[in-house]
Amino acid sequence: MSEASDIAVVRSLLFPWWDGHARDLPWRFGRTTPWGVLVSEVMSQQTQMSRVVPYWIAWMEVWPDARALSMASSAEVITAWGRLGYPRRALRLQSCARVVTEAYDDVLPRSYEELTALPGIGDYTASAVMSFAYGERIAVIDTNIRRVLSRVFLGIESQGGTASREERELAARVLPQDADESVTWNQTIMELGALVCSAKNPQCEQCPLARVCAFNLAGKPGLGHKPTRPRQHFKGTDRQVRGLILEALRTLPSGSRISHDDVAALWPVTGQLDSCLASLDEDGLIEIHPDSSVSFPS
DNA sequence: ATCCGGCCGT
DNA sequence: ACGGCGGGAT
Repeated sequence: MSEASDIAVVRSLLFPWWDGHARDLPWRFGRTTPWGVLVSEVMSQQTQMSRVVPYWIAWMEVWPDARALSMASSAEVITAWGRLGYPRRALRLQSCARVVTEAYDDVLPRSYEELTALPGIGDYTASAVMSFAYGERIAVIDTNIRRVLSRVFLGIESQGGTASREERELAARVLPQDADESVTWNQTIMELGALVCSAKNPQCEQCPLARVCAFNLAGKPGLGHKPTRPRQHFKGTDRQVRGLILEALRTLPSGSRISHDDVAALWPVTGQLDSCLASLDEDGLIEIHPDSSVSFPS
């Protein structure tokens, strides 16, 4: 599809689809604060929404705002993060809460620059907060949006790696002028990417854009062999070992320690275990005591 | 096996 | 620009 005539057409197809198919996530439709939106976005970094929902609900009940989270202990925060994965995010979120509390008096800043300066908040999350929490007109760029826009308007698969200048310009070009519409646009493109226009197996039969999508009309050239960064395996990696250690601590009564022997029993490769302990310590996710026992940080 | 609403240090 | 960082679902 050649663009411009067509942005309006795409919008007219997209918005009714959003009305009928948007997932009823608890942080949507004005039911939470900007801080609540930020928490949902951080939890969603590299993690599926369906897994996020119960964690977000429980988290916001305990720590409804930045000030509350800023006063929690690291141990509580890491425990509450549970099995969401990438637990450094939990610590960064708490650092973020402390900055918001102290530097901004518990009021989340409303500019992209201030948001990206916060710990754990990069381009995507800052843009998402600006759009979804504050209703500002800004192009949100994530893997879903890159994939959908590239397919619909360019007829090709988006490349892996950092978003190219072309992709950024496309996203800016097709963003509706009206601020409210731009928010719905961002959310709808993302939702379409998550539910219909998936990477490997797009459900074009159910797609509202099937008739106008350049990629579909071109016969989906190159579907499936998009060059992406090779996925890291999980089994046997440091990430698995780190996960085992944290999982062992999480299932203990709060405040207790694990002896070095019990830690050693978690993984047979001693050298790898020790380097993982060191890296967890460095990340602030555990504390190693003089007797070599291990606990969450105090 | 592949993907998932990235961020950060190097 | 690259590699590390969880864990679940399909």
